[in-house]
Amino acid sequence: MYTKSYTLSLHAMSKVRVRFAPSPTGGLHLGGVRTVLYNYLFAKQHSEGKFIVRVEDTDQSRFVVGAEEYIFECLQWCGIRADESVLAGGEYAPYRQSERKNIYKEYAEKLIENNQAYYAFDTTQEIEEMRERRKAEGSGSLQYDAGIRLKMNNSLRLLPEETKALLDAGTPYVIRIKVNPNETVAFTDLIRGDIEFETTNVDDKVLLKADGMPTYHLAVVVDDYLMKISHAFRGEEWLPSAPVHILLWQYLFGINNMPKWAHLPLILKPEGNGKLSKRDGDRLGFPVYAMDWKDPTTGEITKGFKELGFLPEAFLNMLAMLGWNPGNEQEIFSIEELIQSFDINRVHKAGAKFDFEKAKWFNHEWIKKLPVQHYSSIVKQIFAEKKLEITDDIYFEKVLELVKERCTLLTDFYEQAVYFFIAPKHIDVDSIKPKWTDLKKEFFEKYITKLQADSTFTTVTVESIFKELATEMAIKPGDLQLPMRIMLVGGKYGPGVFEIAATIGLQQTVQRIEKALSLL
RNA sequence: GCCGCGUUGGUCAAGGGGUUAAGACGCUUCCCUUUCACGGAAGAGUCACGGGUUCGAUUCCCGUACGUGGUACCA
Repeated sequence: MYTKSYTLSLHAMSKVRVRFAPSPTGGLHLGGVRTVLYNYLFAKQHSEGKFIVRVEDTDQSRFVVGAEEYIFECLQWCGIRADESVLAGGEYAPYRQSERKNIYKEYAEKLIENNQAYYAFDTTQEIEEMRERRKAEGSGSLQYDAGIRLKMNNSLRLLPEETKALLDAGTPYVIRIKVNPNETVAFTDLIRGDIEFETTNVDDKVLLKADGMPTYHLAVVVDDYLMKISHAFRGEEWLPSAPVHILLWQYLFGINNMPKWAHLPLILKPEGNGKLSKRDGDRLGFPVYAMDWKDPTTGEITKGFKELGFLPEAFLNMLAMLGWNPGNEQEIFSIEELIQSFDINRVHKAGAKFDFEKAKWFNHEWIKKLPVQHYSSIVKQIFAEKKLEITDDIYFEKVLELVKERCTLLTDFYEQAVYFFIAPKHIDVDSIKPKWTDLKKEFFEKYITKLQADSTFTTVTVESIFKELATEMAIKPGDLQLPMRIMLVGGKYGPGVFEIAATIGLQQTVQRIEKALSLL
């Protein structure tokens, strides 16, 4: 077991600090992005000091190469830009936990000097045996705490010279916090209000591990102090360990210097129970990562919101509303509007189930709302991936404008717009055939001739010629519009037929009608 | 097991002693459009349960249930 943690300094702006871990296999989870987002909004509002994002993970072998860069990319895609890279240093460098190892050790030893922590030499096996024994006794608590510590192998029970001998012999040890029982630890959470814990229920957590690395508990307190953190936002899963951190602040730096805490509600699975995980996304067919994540060890790719066709504006908007609301009916927010309206006090206490349908709705709204120029280059790339190269940007954007309200994801543009660039491969003639007549055939033949005689070829003329001819031949224009649509686009969808005809031009219109006529 | 946090329609949620209990997503129906979508109108659907406190509880208090998190030399 080995632990390594990373801290990335992201933004030289606020004293608010967010800490989060990527998924155990890498990837930036929805919950992580939301934590960063709330932090960012809050920081922007207060704009004081530094904005630091701390990324941590255990087990070095699993902590993946490239995860730091990946996280930067995700945040940049979201529009949360890094002012300094992880390697650039900054006021409070270094940030990687492995590079701060000595700092933590110093504080751990200071705690021992003050009799607020102690050396423990128990092996994993001994601790397990202790738990088994207590379980057998029917004890409600299985903790390593005041009730049991004097029966264990630690510097509290051992004589000073015994401890020294063990230390000198190089016996592996950990440093544990000494929690005094029968006291109350209280603090105020920005979201939950006053919270109290009985110290009797808090165990003597390991602060410094046998390999000399700190646990999260020590690191978070020491770093927050040293980096002058004023507010700490983190997931609700941290709430149970908050008393350890409060105690550490009391012991080390004084409770008055402690940052303000905000424990954010969890994002839960849409169905069933539990925290949303990567597996749920795979199983239910939606992403849980901001961007595609490729596991460097297995090569497995996990789909991200970006690649699925989400706009960063929509992604952030959706995430912001999952656990927070402004108290009025507004739901669509730009990042600037979020900075204006966000209020940590209005964050919900309860966990929220993730709803992919609603997420898509946000994307749909943003596609409609934004000018196509805003995302045309992304769509262009999507087209390129499907082997459709765009050469005329003006035409391209005109087409996007025409179909944008039919697209929920950016990837939908392809299906909704291909026929503006290439004649449909498959024409749904089966929908025309049942009501097809020679008279209709004659109509289209005459229509082509008339179109070719017209020099303007605008939506208006294409339509008026169509209707005049229909009236002349005593056919209801409505009976002809659907066939015409299918001839031009291949199926029953798309914007107005005459608009499509005018857009693709005379030559294409004629060609497609002729092609379809030959199939009927 | 023990400890913490939570609970308003299927989902996100407003409201916080007296309300016809907002709104959004999704669903259904209709209108618009002789396509699809957009847009518009309507509809179904809710205060977890049991006790208090109160003239009156969805709202306050206590229990219970349920959910969720923690209970690691993971974060």
